[in-house]
Amino acid sequence: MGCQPLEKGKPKHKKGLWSPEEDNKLRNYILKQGHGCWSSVPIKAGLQRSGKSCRLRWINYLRPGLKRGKFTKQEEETILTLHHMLGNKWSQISQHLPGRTDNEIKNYWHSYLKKKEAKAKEKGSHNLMKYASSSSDTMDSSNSLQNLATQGTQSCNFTKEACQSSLPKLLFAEWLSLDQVNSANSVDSFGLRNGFDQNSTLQEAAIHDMSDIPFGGGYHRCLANISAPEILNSELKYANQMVENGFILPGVDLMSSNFSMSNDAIMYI
DNA sequence: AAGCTTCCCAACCGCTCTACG
DNA sequence: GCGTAGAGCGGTTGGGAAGCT
Repeated sequence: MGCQPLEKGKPKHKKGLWSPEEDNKLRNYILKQGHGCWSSVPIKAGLQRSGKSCRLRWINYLRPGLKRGKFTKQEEETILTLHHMLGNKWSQISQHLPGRTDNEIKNYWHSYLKKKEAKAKEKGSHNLMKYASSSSDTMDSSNSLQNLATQGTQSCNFTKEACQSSLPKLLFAEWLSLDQVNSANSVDSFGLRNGFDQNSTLQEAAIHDMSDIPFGGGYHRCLANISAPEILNSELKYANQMVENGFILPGVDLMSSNFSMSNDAIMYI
């Protein structure tokens, strides 16, 4: 894959927590050279780690633009919504949360949101009992979603394969150009404005800082590596769940939230 | 203060996917 | 078509911090 074959003979890879010196070595190397082929990074950077370990350390900890600290309410809601839509697709969810890594989101989910959602479902089932008698409106909103899903399937002429094959996944610059994302992505269409102002500033600074770094260029990004029909079906499922669980009162027209997936589902940077 | 339990997070492991020869 | 290697993803684990008794 464009990497120089490494000489055989397995070096002993260090495991466990990274020391500040190791972090510095890795950071300095990548900022100067770019990561290129990960398996060669530890050798060239003078680290006794596996390429995989270096990659993870960079993505989850050293990469510029990472947001640390507590998740905001909005981020929390975004995660919950996207988890309903996508399931445990942490990397896809993280694409909608600038500065957050899939690992971070995954950890947050397991330690906190999982419980929260369980509670919400419990609550929701009570609401369902309450509204079960007037289900006609629920059916209406479900049907309208179903219609949209069908329309979406027809109107979207791109495919998952096309999306994935033509757009290599982005590693380093994932957090770039998020203003564009915020203005057009599907989550926002869903009415979940994220309010990433602070983060945008951070990204801008990072863009200035990093603009001359050799990362191979030609990066593109497919924000959602799933086709629009898939997203629509997921949304349909999610919307139905929300109605079922009593998060949305029957009669509330979900479609008025105006998510035009055919336009917003995929974003190229 | 000491011991125990729970929680959180960084890192690892194993699997799948993709590119290439 | 097959084998191999690299990259990426999701699940799991281990260790330390925090909280409780």
